[in-house]
Amino acid sequence: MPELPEVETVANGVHARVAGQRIVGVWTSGKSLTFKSPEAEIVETLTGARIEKVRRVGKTIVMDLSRGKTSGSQFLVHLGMTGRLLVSAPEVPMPLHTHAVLSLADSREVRFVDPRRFGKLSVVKEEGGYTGPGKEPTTISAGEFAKLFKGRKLAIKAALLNQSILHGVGNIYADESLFRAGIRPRKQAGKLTKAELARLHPALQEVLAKAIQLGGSSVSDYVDADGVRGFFQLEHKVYGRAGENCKDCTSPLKNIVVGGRTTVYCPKCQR
DNA sequence: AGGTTGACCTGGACGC
DNA sequence: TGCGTCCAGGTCAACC
Repeated sequence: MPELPEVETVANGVHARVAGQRIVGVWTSGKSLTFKSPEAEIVETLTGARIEKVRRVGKTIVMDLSRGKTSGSQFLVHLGMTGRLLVSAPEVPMPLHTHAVLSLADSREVRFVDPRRFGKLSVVKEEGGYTGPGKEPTTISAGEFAKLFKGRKLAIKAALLNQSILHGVGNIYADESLFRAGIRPRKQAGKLTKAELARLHPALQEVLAKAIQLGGSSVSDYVDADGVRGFFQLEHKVYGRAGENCKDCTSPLKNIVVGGRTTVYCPKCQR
């Protein structure tokens, strides 16, 4: 499901609803894959903690926790492909594939639901906290951005998807930013010209900003903390449009595989 | 070390 | 209606 704009929408929505709340109880499903930290450690860290802040780092939702005067623990939620983080009244029926429930002091519940179980829950306690695997794409400068790709032999699309380089960009926004910058997805990252890098940096930041503004892209089942869909899918120029005509030049969009992911581009607009 | 591929899951869409 | 196949917003371990 979720790339940077969707994760940010969810994190902001959950923050607005639960910041300042105390977690009074935690239930976990015990299913495989979902738990990156031991479940007992997650339950112990969360139970009795106060949620100070909910925010996004890369594609991860970070809950900053405190207990008494001590702070520093964080609950990390990665949504994988199909994960949802919902804030519900307790009487709302529990969705299928619910893997964790945090009961709040006011009786509402934060529910983690994930049919495919590619999502991950964990807790971190280190000082400094979670900073993510790569650079933040929404604030990186043009100069820093250009440096990331120097000498890289992999395709620019694969580089954009690599979370240890830039974190937060996924398949939709990689394709959409490359289209807007007029760059072939298979071009070697290290061979981008100065002009291409100077187009890609703002193209990526504009696409992400616009998508955040519209609440993300709802391709199939993505919803925010209230169960509301986003609207950026209406702005997609290439993602999900293979075989259809380019909105800019009317030639048919091509479908290829780059870095193991379906990739759609316009052979005429992207040279 | 950098780069590529397949495995991990469920469910929805499509073809026969 | 039902069954098989393919595909999906993401990682990661295991391989070159």
